[in-house]
Amino acid sequence: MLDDRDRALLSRLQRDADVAVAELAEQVNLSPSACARRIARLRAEGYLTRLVARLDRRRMGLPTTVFVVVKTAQHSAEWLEQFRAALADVPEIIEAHRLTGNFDYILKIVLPNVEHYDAIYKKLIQRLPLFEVSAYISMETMKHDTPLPVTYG
Amino acid sequence: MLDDRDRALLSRLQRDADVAVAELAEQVNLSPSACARRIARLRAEGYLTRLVARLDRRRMGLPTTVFVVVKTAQHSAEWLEQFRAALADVPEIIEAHRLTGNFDYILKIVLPNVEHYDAIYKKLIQRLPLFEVSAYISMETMKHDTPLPVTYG
DNA sequence: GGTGAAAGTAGCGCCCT
DNA sequence: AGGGCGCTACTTTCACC
Repeated sequence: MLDDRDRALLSRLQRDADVAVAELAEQVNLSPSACARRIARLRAEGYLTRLVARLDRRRMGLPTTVFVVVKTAQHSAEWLEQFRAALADVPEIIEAHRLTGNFDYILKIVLPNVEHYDAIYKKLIQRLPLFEVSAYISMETMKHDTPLPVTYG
Repeated sequence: MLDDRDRALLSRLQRDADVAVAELAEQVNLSPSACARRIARLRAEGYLTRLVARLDRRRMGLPTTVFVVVKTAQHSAEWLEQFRAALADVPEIIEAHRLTGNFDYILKIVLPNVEHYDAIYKKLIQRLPLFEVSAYISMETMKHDTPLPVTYG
């Protein structure tokens, strides 16, 4: 299990991993070697998976977010297979979930602007039958790139 | 602007940044120093913002994702202020957008299990009036932690 | 953008507490 | 488990071409 130091380390690292072990160590009141051992352990035990670079979406020309809720036209293994393939082939779909409730799926799509959504929509409906497709455009991202809550105590 | 090498670097780094510049350099056919200079430039120009550690949600005890769509009870500056404060205070809400269309807001919430959603729901409705709150539980995450599409060509 | 040398780090084994 | 040491190897960084 994780103690307070582990949680502090994970919390810190998922906010900014571009830091020397020596600096991390003093923030959690550990020696550099003990701190390095912990990080290696957290990695080995699968809490910490990998380091990634965050890109600025606006700077990358992808400021627009659209959420798309989908109802399937047919509940069959073949359809699901096609749907999975479509998700994999469309890089603008950066997140996809199968849901409970009124909707079957929700997709999160990133785009240069709202007009580009039409191209994604057409790409999807020509690949497989969809019963209902509703797009909700994000007018304002109020919270994003948020670190996972690392429960203390 | 970005050339092909920049895009290749950004694409690679947002998948896995735990790599030596020397290795990156040979993947884009550059010398290590030229490659390091590019990365420094991409950072200085704001394409690359920072390095972060990815945590395993299951391992961290937060395997459950719930999407919540919210309609506001009142369109006022005071309400919005309260809503922003609530978003900031609830760490389980890891993403929030103001939307066009039938819904006003969508929240993405991470939890140890579905039962915990009730606590978040109560926390929200006691802080501010909400006209409609509908939760959609993710039964399966089909795509996630996806790197941004870095358009080539 | 390439080269080569200097400075900084990380990683490892070790022993001690 | 943590602290501290020394070592090696590697990586980044910088002046210079």
